[in-house]
Amino acid sequence: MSKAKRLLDILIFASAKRKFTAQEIADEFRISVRTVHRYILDLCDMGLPIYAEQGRNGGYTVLTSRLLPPILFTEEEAVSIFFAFQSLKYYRNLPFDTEAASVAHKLYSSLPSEAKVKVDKIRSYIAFWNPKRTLDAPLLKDILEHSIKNRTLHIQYESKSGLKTKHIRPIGVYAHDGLWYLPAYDYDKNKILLHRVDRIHAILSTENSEEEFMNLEEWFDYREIKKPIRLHVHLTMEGVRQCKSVPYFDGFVITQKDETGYIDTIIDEGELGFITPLFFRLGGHARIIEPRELIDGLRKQAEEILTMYQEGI
Amino acid sequence: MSKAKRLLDILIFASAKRKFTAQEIADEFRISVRTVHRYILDLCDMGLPIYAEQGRNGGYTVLTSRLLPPILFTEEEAVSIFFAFQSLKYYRNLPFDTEAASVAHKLYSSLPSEAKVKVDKIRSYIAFWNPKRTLDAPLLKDILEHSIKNRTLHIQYESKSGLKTKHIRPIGVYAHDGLWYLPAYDYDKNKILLHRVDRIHAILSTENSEEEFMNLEEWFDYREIKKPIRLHVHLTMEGVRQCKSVPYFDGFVITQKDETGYIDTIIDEGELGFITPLFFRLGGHARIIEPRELIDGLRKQAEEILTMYQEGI
DNA sequence: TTAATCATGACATTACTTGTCATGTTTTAT
DNA sequence: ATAAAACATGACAAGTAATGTCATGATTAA
Repeated sequence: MSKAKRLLDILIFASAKRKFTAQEIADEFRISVRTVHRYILDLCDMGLPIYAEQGRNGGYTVLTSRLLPPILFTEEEAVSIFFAFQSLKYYRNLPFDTEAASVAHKLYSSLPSEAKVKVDKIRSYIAFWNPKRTLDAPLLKDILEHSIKNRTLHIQYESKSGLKTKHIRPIGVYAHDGLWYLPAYDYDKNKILLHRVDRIHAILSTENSEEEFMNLEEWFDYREIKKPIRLHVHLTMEGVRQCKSVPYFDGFVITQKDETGYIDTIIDEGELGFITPLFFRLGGHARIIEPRELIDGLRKQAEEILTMYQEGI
Repeated sequence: MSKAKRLLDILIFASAKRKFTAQEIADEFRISVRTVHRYILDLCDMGLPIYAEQGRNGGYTVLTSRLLPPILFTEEEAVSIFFAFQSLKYYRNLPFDTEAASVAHKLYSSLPSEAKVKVDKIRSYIAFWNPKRTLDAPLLKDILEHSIKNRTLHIQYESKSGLKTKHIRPIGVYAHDGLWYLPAYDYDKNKILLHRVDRIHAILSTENSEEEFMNLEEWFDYREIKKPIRLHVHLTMEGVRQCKSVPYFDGFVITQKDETGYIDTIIDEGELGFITPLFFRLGGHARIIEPRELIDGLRKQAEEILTMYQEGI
């Protein structure tokens, strides 16, 4: 066994063990204690943070968590990691913020100068924009941890009607448009509800549950239409163009030869409230054939607006 | 110089040089050719992809791009890299896709099994959701490259009025809500315009420009209000709550003692078209005091809706 | 006080590395 | 066809590094 190989093996073993004596390493690797002392010096030269305690109950303690064997990355691969970190730039208080910072530092230091320039350019020329939020989600890390660990929670949640206590089983967390969401099974309502993580004020208690429940990935795959309703809309050419810009409609738009189009699909009735303002914006470019409820909703809102600002003159 | 150190130095040198003879390495490092041959064998054992050509004009060729010195990461640091890659999951055809895949593979292979389980859980329990887009942006990579390289472009762009040719200076690219955007200086319009990358059909030509222009980061910092207009709105308690959920309004909302609130700020007139439908959705929960234009725009839209669906009865 | 630990130097022994020389193979240029 | 330039690899002497043993000293806890 070459010295370099053994040195790395001792490094991995030591970083996993955290606290050990030279005799333990000697036994593990069938070498003398004197050689262990020498290897410890070599590991210090390598930069491993380690301190020694002399005397009875003495030994060595490693101040870093478990290390991996060193990996050879190409420069381009390192740049791809910075690219990925750039996508997190518009988030605050993420899990792994500290670790990401230290990765970035280690990687950046190891780059030759042309590659450093390239990374700096990536940072300046590309962004994954999200709204800068004043709302914080300090419990995000804990929520994620509890989801992964299959725990049920009692939380304090700020709903429309004020602060209430809920008993939930979290499924996972996802970010969208600068906010974090937690789909969770609500034990009182007996259904999966969506929560905003910034509206969770406290985790009152947690219980372990051996029972596995669906995770976020499965939840995304599980698309439920509870109360089907037909959405049928005629679109002008401009209507087609605008609908293709709206994520919700994009997959539904059928374009015709003369570049007008239509939507004819089945959606869930619960989504009508969400798409009403979308049709307000589209105006004459989208003529709703069905459902009647959507037309009525639009007319009701329009009447409210006219009433409200009629008096304002 | 220890053998391990020299071996790494030769690895870095070789990966940068790509094609070389044993004599060149011998000259560079002041060692014999026979020793070079042995080091090459050691590098092969390390996994460096390298092949040899015998005969006149022979030598060695390395099949990988420039390598970095090996870095020691902790397990948690590796997990943070996977976390960052998870944030890219809802994008397609990104720059560095290939490299990211190979990083992920290298890292995952180096993990002990408990850490592999943790990474798998992160992948299953957290998402950075974006709408799944049917629109592709195959030119994204090129656009980013040209931005970084300070080039001006002639592009074919699909606008409202059809396909047209534009002469632009790209500033950078950013992603928002599943789409990629390119702010660029338009030489014909003499102003910075926002373009959708999926609507760029072709890059007709590029020219190098020595002159540095603002980059994306600077553009984001440079907030321009061209035509100031006052936005003054009274909000009910529910209006406060809903406005705080809208990124645009979030920073403007002032909450009062009785939990109603108001917005009183200066915005750019060009943004009125964007916020009109937001007020449609708010309805009676937000009463617009100013500007008059916004009230008029709302009333006009409302009248159009009522006219349109009156005839539909 | 004793035992268990780290710290380090000295030196003999062992192991590994290097360079020189030799033999063989492959390719290209003349 | 021959020569030159390259890789491929073995053998062996010489040089260098690593290891283990032994010794001395310091520090802590029981």
